[in-house]
Amino acid sequence: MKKSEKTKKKILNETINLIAKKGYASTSTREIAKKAEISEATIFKYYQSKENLLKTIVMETMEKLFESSSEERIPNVLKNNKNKDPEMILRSLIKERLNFFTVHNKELKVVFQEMLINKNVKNYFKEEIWPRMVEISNQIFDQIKAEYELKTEMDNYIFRKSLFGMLFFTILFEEILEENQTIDNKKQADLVTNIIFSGIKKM
Amino acid sequence: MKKSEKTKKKILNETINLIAKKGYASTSTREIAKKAEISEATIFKYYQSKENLLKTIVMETMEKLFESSSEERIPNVLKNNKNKDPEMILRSLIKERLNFFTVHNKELKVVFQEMLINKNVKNYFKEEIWPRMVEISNQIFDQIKAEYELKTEMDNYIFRKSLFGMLFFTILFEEILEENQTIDNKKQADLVTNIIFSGIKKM
Amino acid sequence: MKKSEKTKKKILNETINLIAKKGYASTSTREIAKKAEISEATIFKYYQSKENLLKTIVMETMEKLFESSSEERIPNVLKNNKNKDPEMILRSLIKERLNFFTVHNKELKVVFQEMLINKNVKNYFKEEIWPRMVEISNQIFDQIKAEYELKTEMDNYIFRKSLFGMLFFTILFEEILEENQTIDNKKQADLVTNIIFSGIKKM
Amino acid sequence: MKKSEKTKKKILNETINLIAKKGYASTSTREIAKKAEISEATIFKYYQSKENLLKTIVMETMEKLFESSSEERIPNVLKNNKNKDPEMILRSLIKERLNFFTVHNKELKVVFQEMLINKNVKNYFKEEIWPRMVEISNQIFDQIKAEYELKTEMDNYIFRKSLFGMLFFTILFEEILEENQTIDNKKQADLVTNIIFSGIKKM
DNA sequence: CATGAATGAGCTTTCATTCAT
DNA sequence: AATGAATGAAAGCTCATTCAT
Repeated sequence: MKKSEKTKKKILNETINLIAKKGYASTSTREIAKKAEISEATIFKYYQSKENLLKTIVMETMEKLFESSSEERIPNVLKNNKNKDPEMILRSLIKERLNFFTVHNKELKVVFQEMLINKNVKNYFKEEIWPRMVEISNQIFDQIKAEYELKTEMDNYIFRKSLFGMLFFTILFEEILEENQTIDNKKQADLVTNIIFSGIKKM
Repeated sequence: MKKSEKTKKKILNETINLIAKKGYASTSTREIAKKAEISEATIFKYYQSKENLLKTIVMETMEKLFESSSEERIPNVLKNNKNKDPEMILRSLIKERLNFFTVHNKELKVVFQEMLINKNVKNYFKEEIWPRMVEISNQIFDQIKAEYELKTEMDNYIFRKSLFGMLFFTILFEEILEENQTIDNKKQADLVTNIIFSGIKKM
Repeated sequence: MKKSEKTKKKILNETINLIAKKGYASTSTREIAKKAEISEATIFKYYQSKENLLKTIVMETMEKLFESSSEERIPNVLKNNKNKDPEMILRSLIKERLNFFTVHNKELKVVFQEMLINKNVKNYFKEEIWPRMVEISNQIFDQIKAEYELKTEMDNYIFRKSLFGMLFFTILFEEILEENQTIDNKKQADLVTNIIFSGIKKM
Repeated sequence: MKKSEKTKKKILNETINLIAKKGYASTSTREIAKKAEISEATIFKYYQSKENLLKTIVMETMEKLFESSSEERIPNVLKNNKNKDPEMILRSLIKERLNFFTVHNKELKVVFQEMLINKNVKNYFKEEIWPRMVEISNQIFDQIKAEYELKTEMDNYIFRKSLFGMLFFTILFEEILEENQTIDNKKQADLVTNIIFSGIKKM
């Protein structure tokens, strides 16, 4: 990697760390520079503005979210399992997502926490990201519906809410609450899938 | 209400509005003063510091969260329904909570969003609030377990996560995503309860 | 005068001094604050931005330039002397203007020097001030033309240029060149008028 | 021209353009580099400092101002016309100067505008340039005085002021005011000379 | 011959806060 | 009961300049 690339990367990493910890507005470029062991001027050389630093983090993270380079990524999981049991597909997907969350924990925290208060991030999410998430959840739901008989009142909307609710909760709160009960992603995926399909009761 | 009480209240309300919208760090005392139509000095007269304004909001909101003045509030719901079907109890509880969320939407957004980035709020939540939430969820879970045979892998932890995940998602994201699908709290409570108990599939 | 008015005035005065000496761009708010013996924050309290400080100086100065409160000011000089010899009128006017330049020397230097390089000042001058100066010069020229037979090639444009050229030169350069030859405004006005009317040669 | 000479020239030209437009203090080396399509470092290689860039422009322009390589330049005009009518000499001189102003318009604007606010430029002008301008104006005035009977109150000082006033006005303000009345330099020279000698009135 | 990478010092501006009235 | 006047400290950002390559 070129020296300048290294510097850019370093700035981005420290920014993610700081924003994840204290929020965008409470993170100063002074602080970022100090942590990255470079001068403030260098930050602005590479990223033009503080706002743009956040934008870069959000966009790069969201691109990764839908990236399908890996065989295991969502669209592939959906395609490669077309004729399999939708419950199994969902199980795989959730596991894959939880893995992704584990790896990109901090960036995702940044995205979701800033989404709540930053107009630009909020709009970007609403317009560019959420529709794609809805689309994917619809695909999954349709596959499930084709296979199983579902509760009459059940629809895409409530399915999405339950699924994403449980997953989001994991990213945003696990770190905060620091419950020492650590479950591996595979087991966690199983549990969520089970609840989605048959609730907490034994069948 | 005395004039000074009115002023205090007005300050608090405008602060909640602003922080809910832009976050604590991006909300200036100047802005609060302007919206509340008082001078900045008055804010400091009543609340001493900006930090203390946030603290007041968080603590008052969290007190309300557990307040049992109303007959319908959680502990009462639990007590008054001791011998009833736990599914029905849960259903009532969820509905009651969703009502509470609807009324105190903004304050709750403030608490949860600042919890993610503000050390003091985070610690306060972790130490004072979360244990009580865990305690309540345990009580409910125990009542359920006493009545029903649950999945072998099911425990307090995963039950809590599923339940709170779906509810938190509602507070934090519904406003952002602005999905025009508006369901009343009663129906929403039914749906969540159903999923908790038997998943999305028809029994 | 109220205390706040005093502070405002002090800021403006020191700003005029500094900008007249070093130019707008080379004058820092730090420096202004120091000279005015107040904090930088106070400058922004009263004038919102550095740009606005300049704007205030330019506009107040230009308003004074056309102000006719005094009986001696231009429009009055013109009106009150309608039937007098135009040469005498011009003489009075030039003297009055030179007096004005003497009193408002620094502000005028600010206006004219910034006009050369500052887009906003330039536009303001071009659109709001210059047309009024042209109008006045036309009035005078017409009165002269009605009385005297002028050179065939002479017109408003070249008259204006000669007159203003000599006067502007006085404001902008006298201080710089510091020629110790100091002539009082009355004598100076006589000389300029004489040249305008009959050149340097004895008739 | 060598490549390095070309680069130097390009830097100087773009600097003149920018300073003429926005002033020295508001022109950044970054901007100059961009316009000249070279790196900022290159500017410093050739000119050592920003200050020195301005100095170079001022000195080169002022040298040109007195340069007598051309037969038509001032000292030659004066020498070659020793026995001619001084009015004609002045006419030729003014025309020659207006031509010079037309060609070197931007550099001259830079010199004169910076003279008003930049200590170094001001001193250089006061000490090196103005005395030579005074000297030349004196020579001319003396030749005129030898030939014509002048107004008793007329002296070098007021002659200089009138002459330079009209000329300076042309350089500094014509561009700003953008009066669409465009007169060629020959006619302009005639008009100024006529006014100097016999004012605006027909003889 | 030219530049990419980096920066210390300075800029304008905003902030939470104080205090006399 | 409320505020006008003021500010020290810190924010984001730009600047002219250096130097190794």
